[in-house]
Amino acid sequence: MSSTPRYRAIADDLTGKIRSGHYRAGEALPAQRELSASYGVTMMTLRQALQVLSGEGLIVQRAGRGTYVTPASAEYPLDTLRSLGDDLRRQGHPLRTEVLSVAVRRAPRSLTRLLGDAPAGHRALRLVRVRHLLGRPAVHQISWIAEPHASAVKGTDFTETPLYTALADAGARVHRATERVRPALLTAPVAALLRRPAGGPVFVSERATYDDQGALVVLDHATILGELLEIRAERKATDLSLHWVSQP
Amino acid sequence: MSSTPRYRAIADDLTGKIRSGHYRAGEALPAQRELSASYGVTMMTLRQALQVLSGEGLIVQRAGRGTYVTPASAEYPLDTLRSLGDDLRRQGHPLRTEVLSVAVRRAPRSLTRLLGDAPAGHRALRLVRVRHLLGRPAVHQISWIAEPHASAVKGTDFTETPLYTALADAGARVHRATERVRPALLTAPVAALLRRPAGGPVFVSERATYDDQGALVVLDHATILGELLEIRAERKATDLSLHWVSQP
DNA sequence: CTCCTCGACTGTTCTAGAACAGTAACTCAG
DNA sequence: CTGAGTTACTGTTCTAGAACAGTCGAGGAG
Repeated sequence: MSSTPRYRAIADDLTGKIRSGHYRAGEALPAQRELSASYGVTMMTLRQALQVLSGEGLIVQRAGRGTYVTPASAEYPLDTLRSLGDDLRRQGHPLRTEVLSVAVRRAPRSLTRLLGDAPAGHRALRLVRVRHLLGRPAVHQISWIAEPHASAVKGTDFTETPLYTALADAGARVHRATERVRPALLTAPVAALLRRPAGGPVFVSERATYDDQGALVVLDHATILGELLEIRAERKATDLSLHWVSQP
Repeated sequence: MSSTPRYRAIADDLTGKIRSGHYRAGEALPAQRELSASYGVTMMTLRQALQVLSGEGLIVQRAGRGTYVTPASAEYPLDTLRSLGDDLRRQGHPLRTEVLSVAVRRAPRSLTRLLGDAPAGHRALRLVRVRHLLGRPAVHQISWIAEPHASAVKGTDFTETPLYTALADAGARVHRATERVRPALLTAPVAALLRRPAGGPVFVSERATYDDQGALVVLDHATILGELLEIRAERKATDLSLHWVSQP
């Protein structure tokens, strides 16, 4: 039996719908009476769920008007949203990017699932890179860039231009990202590309990056050698920063 | 007719009583049933008032125990500084803690190095636990608690009481932490404790937690099975949250 | 003396419904 | 054409009660 209270399950479901773009920034949610009916709960329970979202800044409620997904904020410095490359450059580590391939391909399920309304045969730009740290291959990275951003950046020389810089130059407003990191063993194909023996400990990271309309921009899949990199989290009561650092 | 909602009037009244010392830090408020009767409102309305206080950090509510004025040590909500246990409890996953040993020992170099002025032979409390997730051992954790906190908490039953709760109850003001996470292969000794074959992918986390004077409180070393747990990072311009989630 | 069970407390979740307050659009009268 | 009133929506507050889940202490049994 799930021990998740119903109000929390509803909050999680609505959060997922907002984050996936089902409800976009600035858009009104269905009326609370309608939502409570569709989830089969009372107004009290539904409103408790909405309290959670409101507390997390995802929605705003206006008496007499409606419930809205929090409008997109103004453009902001990406201080807390930092890529691996930025973290390492900031630490003075030379990072070289080797581009293995750039091609428009049929989008994988992992991408179309996040796009929601993507039609069959949907295409995206697939970018495969190896990042070299201190002269050694350290990270294998596959990025899928969704349309319309794919068309906008596909002519870019990614050995010289970071992907997110190209996206910003093309007008993409990166707003938020979710990232999942788990440990794994280095597989043989990627081991060959990184010139390491298979079976060693690695991080596997999957990151989905969204624009201010809640639409997916990039899906990144990276394999990161554990012997060269670690995650360093520094937390205070008012702040949490998370970044990659090279192992000594 | 006053336009202040009753729940807000009750929240204001209780806030005034807390701030005036009528209810002191650490003291239990009357039971919620009793408060609702004395204010002449339903439990729902009373609890809505308490939500306001809880959101402002003035009270903490403990299911089955009572409602307490927030102890003086918790001067700020530690929303962003969250332990593995908190993350998993919040997701409704049953987490059981097995305590393998609690003993005062000579502090290891990794601890005395962070203590700065520690004399030779410095002692600390060494706590060894295994966390069980969904009935399976998932995390092996060694915590070194520095003095004076070691003496303050050494009699605690850590199967029932989270370490950081015991520290807070003993007056430790946790202020910030640094954590390093890297991937590794499960070693044989820890594999035996977690009842897994050695060599599988794990996270290894080392976290140093400091008080508001900048003195080290706890040094944690954890080995986390990668097949059961992953790191989920969610980033926005205004916020970064980092938490552990169990693998599906 | 120790351990387990049960009861009495606590907080938490949820149902069901009614009424109040805010907003906006539409209609009608002047 | 304009303004006021009305209606139909919205969110918000509150009542009343039941049941679930957590905690702790007391008492009894082994």
